[in-house]
Amino acid sequence: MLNVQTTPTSPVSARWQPHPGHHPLRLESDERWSTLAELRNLLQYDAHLLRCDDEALFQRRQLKVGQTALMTGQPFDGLYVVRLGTLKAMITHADGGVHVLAFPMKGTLLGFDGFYQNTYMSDVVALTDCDLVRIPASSLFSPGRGNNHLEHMAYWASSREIIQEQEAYSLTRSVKSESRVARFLHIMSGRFEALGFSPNRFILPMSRRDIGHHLSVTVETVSRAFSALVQLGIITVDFREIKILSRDALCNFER
Amino acid sequence: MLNVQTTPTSPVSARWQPHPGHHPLRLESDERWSTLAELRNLLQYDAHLLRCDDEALFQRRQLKVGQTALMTGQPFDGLYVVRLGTLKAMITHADGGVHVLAFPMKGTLLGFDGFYQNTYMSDVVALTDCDLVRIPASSLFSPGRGNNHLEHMAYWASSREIIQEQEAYSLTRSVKSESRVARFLHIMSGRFEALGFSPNRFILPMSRRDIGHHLSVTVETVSRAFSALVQLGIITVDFREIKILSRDALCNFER
DNA sequence: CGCGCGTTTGAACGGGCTCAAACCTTGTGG
DNA sequence: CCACAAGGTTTGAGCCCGTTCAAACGCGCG
Repeated sequence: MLNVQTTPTSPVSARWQPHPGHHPLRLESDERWSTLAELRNLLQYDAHLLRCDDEALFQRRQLKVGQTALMTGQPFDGLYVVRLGTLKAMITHADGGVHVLAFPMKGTLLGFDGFYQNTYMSDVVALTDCDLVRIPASSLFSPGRGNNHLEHMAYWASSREIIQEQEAYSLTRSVKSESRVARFLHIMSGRFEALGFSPNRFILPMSRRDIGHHLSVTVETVSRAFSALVQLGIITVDFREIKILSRDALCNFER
Repeated sequence: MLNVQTTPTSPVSARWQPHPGHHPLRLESDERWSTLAELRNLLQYDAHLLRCDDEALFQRRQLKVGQTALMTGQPFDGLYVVRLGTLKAMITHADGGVHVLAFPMKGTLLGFDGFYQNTYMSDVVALTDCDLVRIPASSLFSPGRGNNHLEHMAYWASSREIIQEQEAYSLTRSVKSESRVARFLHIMSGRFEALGFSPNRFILPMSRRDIGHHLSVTVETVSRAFSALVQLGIITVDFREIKILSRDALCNFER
C-alpha cells in the first residue's frame, strides 16, 4: 500500500483521501498513554523548566514495519514524538524523484511541516515497528489553558528539527561520495550511542537505496563507498550490520 | 568586516563576541515603527483571522549593503521579518565551505533557528539596503497577555520557512547543473512577480558565487549554465540583469 | 522451487571540478 | 581625470568521479 489510488478531488489534498479501511485517526487496539513528563524526557527538554504536575495524557500510536505515520496532503492533526523505532521522512517530487529528509528515531519531533497549510508536507513511513506519542493540535492552541509550556516545548523542538535538517543538508555538500557515506555512518553511530546502544556495532534500519536518496547519490555509489571503507580496514559490513573498527580513520574521511 | 577576529571564550558562542563599535541590539538613528497589521500583511497571514486592534508596535532595523542582520552564535533576541531588500542566509562549515540556505526577501521570517539553543545558527547579511521588523522574544512568550495570535502567526510562518527550505533542497537534487540554474531563475522570477516586479526582467541581487553556494556548484558552472541558456535563446544576460525570453523553454530545462 | 528485491561489482560514458587566463566593472587615491 | 588594484565574470583545457547500463549473487517469501 505504497500509493493510495484515488482521484484528487479535495482542494486541501491531491494525494491523500480517506477511504474505506483506512483510519489514520482511529485508536489502535493496544494503545496506551504517555505523560507530559515522558514527553519532556523523550525530547530532552530537561534543560528547561517545565512543571510536570499536569495530568495531561497523550495517546500513543503503534506502527508496524512499512506502515505510514504521516502522508503528504493528510490534514494536520497534531505533532508526533518518536518513542521507539526508526522511520523515514521523505518527499516525492513531481518527476518521481525521491529525497529522504531524515531518519527519525527516539525523541524526534514529526509533523511540524503541517502547520503552515494545515496539511503535512512529507511522507513518513516506519522502517521498524514504531511507537509514537501524539500531541494533538487542540492541546497546542487552546487559549487560556495552563499548557503554555507544552506549546513552548513543541516549538523549541521544532527549531531543533530545523537545525538538524541543516546538518543533514551538509551531508550532500561534500564533494566526494565516500566522505558523505563516512559522515553518514559517523552520525548514525553518534545517534545510536546517544540512545544507549553501541556506537561501534549497529544494524542499519534503512536500505542502501534509502541512504542514497538521503545523500543524493545512487545505490551503486553507496555500495561502492561501503566496500572502499571495508577495503581500508575502517569498517566491516555484513549486509546491514556495521562495525566501526577505527572511528578516527572514519572522521578523517569526512572531508 | 567579514570575520570578527576574537578568541572564543563565551560558552554560548565560539564565533560571536560583542566588541567595541558593534552594537547589534542598538537602535538605528532613523528607526521607525511597524504595526501588527503591517506584520500580518508582510507575512501574508490574511488567510487567518487576526485581530489587529492591538496597539503593539514593532521596531524596525535598517541595514546597509554588506551589514549583518544575524550572526551564528549571537544570542537569540527575537525574530525578524523582511520589509524591504534582499539578504543572504548562510552556514559556514568547519572546513571553510559555505552553503547559502536562502535569499530572504520581503515577507520572509528570519531567526527561528535561534530558538533551540537561544543562539542563532546561521549568518544573514544584506545584499541590498534592507529594512527589517523585529519581533522581540519578550512579546512571543509573555504569559497571560492577549498576543497569543502573534505567537501563532510566528510559528505558522516558521512552518512555512521549513517548507521553503525543503523546496530549496530540491534545487540541489537534479542531476544537471543547467537544470538547477534554470529552476533557480524560474523561482526568482516567481518571487519578483509575487512582489509586484516584472517576472521577465529583473536584476539578480546576488553574485554568481552566492548562486553557486546555493546550488552546490562552482562559480564557473553557474556562469557556463547562464551562457548555455543564452545560446539557446531562452534568456539574455547582462551581468546581473536577466531577461527571460521564453518561460516555457525555461521550464523545460528544469529536469 | 521460482520470483522479487536488495546488494555488489564491472565497464564505459559524461559532466562538473580544477587550474589557468583574460576581460569587465567598481572603488580608491593620486 | 586617470592609474591602479581588487574582485566579479567569462571562457578554455584536461582530469576525475559519479552515473548509467549490465550482470551476478544472496536472501526472503509465496
